[in-house]
Order: sequence, then structure tokens, then C-alpha cells
Amino acid sequence: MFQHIAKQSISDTVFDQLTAKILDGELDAGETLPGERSLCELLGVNRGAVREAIKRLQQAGLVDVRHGGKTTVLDYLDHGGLELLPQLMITPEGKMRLEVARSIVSMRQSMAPDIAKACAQKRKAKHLQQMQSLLTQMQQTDDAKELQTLAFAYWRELVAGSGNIAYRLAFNSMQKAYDKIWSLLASVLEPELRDLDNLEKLTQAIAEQDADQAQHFASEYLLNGTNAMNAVLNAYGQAEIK
Amino acid sequence: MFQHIAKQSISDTVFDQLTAKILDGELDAGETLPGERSLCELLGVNRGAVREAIKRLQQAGLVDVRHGGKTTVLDYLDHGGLELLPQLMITPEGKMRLEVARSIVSMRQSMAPDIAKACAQKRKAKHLQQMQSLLTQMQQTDDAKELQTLAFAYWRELVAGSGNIAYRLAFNSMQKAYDKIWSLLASVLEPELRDLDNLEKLTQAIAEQDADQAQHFASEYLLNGTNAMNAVLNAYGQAEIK
DNA sequence: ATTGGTCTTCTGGTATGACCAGTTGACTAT
DNA sequence: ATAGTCAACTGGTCATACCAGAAGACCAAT
Repeated sequence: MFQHIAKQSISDTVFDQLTAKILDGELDAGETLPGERSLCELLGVNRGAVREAIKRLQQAGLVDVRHGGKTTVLDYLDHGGLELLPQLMITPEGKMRLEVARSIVSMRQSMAPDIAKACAQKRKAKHLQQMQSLLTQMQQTDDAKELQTLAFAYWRELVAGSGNIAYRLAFNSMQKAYDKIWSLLASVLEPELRDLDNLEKLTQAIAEQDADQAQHFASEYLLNGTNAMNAVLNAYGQAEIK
Repeated sequence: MFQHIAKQSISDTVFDQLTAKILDGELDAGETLPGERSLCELLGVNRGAVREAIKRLQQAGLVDVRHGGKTTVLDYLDHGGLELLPQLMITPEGKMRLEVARSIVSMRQSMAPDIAKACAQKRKAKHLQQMQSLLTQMQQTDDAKELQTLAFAYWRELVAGSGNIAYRLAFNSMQKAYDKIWSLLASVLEPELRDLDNLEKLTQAIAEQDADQAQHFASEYLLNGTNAMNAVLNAYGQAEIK
């Protein structure tokens, strides 16, 4: 499969650079940003690019900008939204932040069973069929990366089947974070990806509209990955991404 | 208490308008946006303002913009992050979207007990003290709105105490959504806000590092609001915000 | 009939330079 | 000590060029 090449515009670069400095603590909460005109000069770009970047920082809850005053850095832990996860996942030096990965794995383990429960209660035929089809495809492949692609598609359907829009949006945010460590995940999560037994039971439970069983098997299935990931995280310091 | 007046710049207005059109379905996924130059003319603003707005739409996962090609609308259910919640909460006409409110309430009920559990396991003195202090303040007031303010602060500390950064960011996103219906919430959640009994037990459980009890009482406490909210949501159609 | 160039004309991306509009703080008159 | 004033910041808006990728029409060559 081919996918569109993502090009980076100048304002994107400025945004990434500033975001990294803030999330990395190089720019601490309370500090003020250089003026837009100064930044232009420092970065060698025009003011429009800087403004586009700062507007995005503002939207991300990273800075507080006020007309006439200076732009100050906010504490992202108090003001940032879940969409920061992807950028938090990797340090500017390309290492993975352990506590971020741990947080996500833990959140996943906590939310997904409840989502599966909701999905089973609704039991929308449309999503159920997709899930069954994806499960079948998973049973017919042996490649870890392909399994992972299918697994993500499976969970996307399951989340959609829960009918809960907040879950869907949170899932999107989390997937963007996962994407940052895609290949690392494919190997670490392998025991989970190959536990098609529990995935089948989960699918079955949803088909039978058995909410409690769905919740149970979802939890069982995910525990594979949760444990594997925690083992890896405990074993390594800041892991290099491959 | 006074808080800074939020002024709306032109690009903010453009962003809000386009976002509303997309979330409301007026601009459907797959459709293309008018060119930047056309939009300038249509809206009677400068191109820079339009560009800042579109950059933000892009960041929010609402559009796909590519150099040389047209900007197309994406399906926010597949690409939007949790930070869309605040804008989804209210329709352009100022009504509350029931399914969004329901989704958030359900997500809260599912996540918070696990967060409380994690918080109890860590039992960070710093956050625990804050929580105890806030609880005391809550016990000394009778005003619903002030109770709500304190309750939010309490949960903010609890989430911080869980040591899970993903939870914190998700909490921030959800609070921004809550803020949109702040006054409505203060009345609907009143039974929860006044159930200081369970909140005290929760605090106690955390102090005693009793994770399971913390999880239990958090769930009990939140059920007040969950049930109240569901009752209201079932009773009304699209509620007016007051 | 298909493939691959090429040219025109769309689209978004970048760059200037000017000016408007709040904020801040130093200075001044009271 | 207070309140007014003003100059010098800051971000916000604007108009106008021009650069660069994409898309489609067109036209060869195969």
C-alpha cells in the first residue's frame, strides 16, 4: 500500500520546533515567547508563518497570547488536550517517553473493556459484520505488521459500534500517538495480535449481545499487550525508536 | 473572581464558522472547500486570516489540505481528536447535542473510577493534601456553583495524582467541553455535588491507599451525576443552554 | 488506444511592508 | 500619592506580489 507523502510547510516546522521546546521544558510555563517579529528574524522566516504556528500553539493550549501583551507559555499538563499525545510520545531526540507510553497503555486497558461492553449492548449489525470480516482476515495472515493494521481497523469498528462519540474521538487521538511508534508496537504487541482466540470470543460475545462477556474478553485480550508493554518499559530506559 | 475577557480575532471567527459548518454536516466529508482567495472574498477578510483558520482546521483533523490541490473536508469521526468535544457540545444555534453529553457522561463514569484507583495506589501526599483541603471547603459551602468549581478542582488534583499523563490531557479536553454547559451542569449535577459523604469516603480510601475502595466510592459518587444527567437527557429533546 | 510529455491555469505556500489596535511603563501634572 | 498622558512596545489586519505543487487539456510518440 502507498500513502500520500506528508510534506512539511514552514509554519509546520516552526510549530513543531516551538512545541518540542515547550513539551521538553526548554520553554517553561510562565516564560514569555520572543515577539513575532523577533521570531521571524531568529528563524529566518516571514511573519505569517510564525503567526500560523503560534495560532496552533494557542489552539493546543500551549501558550496564552493576548493582543498588545506578550505571549506566555502555559503548563500543558493543565491546559493541553489529548491531541498532544503524539508529540509527547517522542522526544526531540527521537526517543520514546516511557511514562507517556505507560499512560496510554493503562488508559487503553481501562477504557477498551467498557467500550466493548457498550458495543455489545448496541450490537449494530453494520459494525459487527466489519469486525467479523476483519477477524477472519486476521486469522488468515501471519505477518505481525499486517495483523496490527487489521487489529487497529477492528478496534476502530468496535469503538464506532459503541455509539459513543467521545470514545471515538479519544480513539483517534490515541491512534495518532500509536502511529509514532508503529513498528516498535508491532513487535511488542505481538502476543496480543496473535491471541485471536480471545478476539474471537469477544466478537462472539458482541454478536450475542452479551455485554459482560464482551467486557471480560476485551480485557483478557488487551492484557496480553498491556503486560508485554509494561515488561518492555520496565526493562528499558528511554527506548530508541526503530 | 474575575477572569480575562476572551476576545475573538477575525481568524478565530473564521475558524469557528468553518468548524461549525463541518461539524453540523453542512460541509460534508469529501466536499472541497472554496479556494483561499474565494473565501477571503466571501468572508470579506484578509487571506492571512483565512489561512490561519484553515491551518487550525487541519490540525483539528477536519480538513485535508495539500499544496496545489483543493482542500477537502474529512470525516471528523475518523480523524478528529478529543479536543473537538467543546465545539461538538453546542450546535450553532446554541442547543446542546444530547448524544455528545451522553457520551461524555458515560466516558467519565468509565474512566474516573480507574483514575481514582491509580491515584490511591500512588497516594502522592502533595495531591492528597490538596484534595482534603478542597473537600473541607466543599463541606463549608452550600452554593451549587461554588461546589461545582471546587469539585472540578478536586478531580483535577485526583487526576494529577494518578500520575497518568494521558488521563490528565483527556481530563483537560473534557473540562473544556463541560465549560460550555457550565451553568446547566451546576443544577443537573447538584445531587452529586452534595454527596460529600461518598467524596469523603473516596478521599479517605486514597489516604489509606486502598485502591479498590477508592475505585468503588468514586463510582458511587459519580453515579449521582450520571443518573441525574441521563434522566435529564431522556426527558428533553435538544436542550436550550441557560 | 495507451502512454508520456508539456503547457496553462488552477490551488496552496512564502515573502514584504504597511498600518491598526491593545498593553505596558515611564513620565508628568495635579 | 494619584491620575492623566504619551511613546514604545506587543499582537492583529491588510494588500500585493511572487513561488511552487496539482490538475486537466492537449498533443505527440509508440
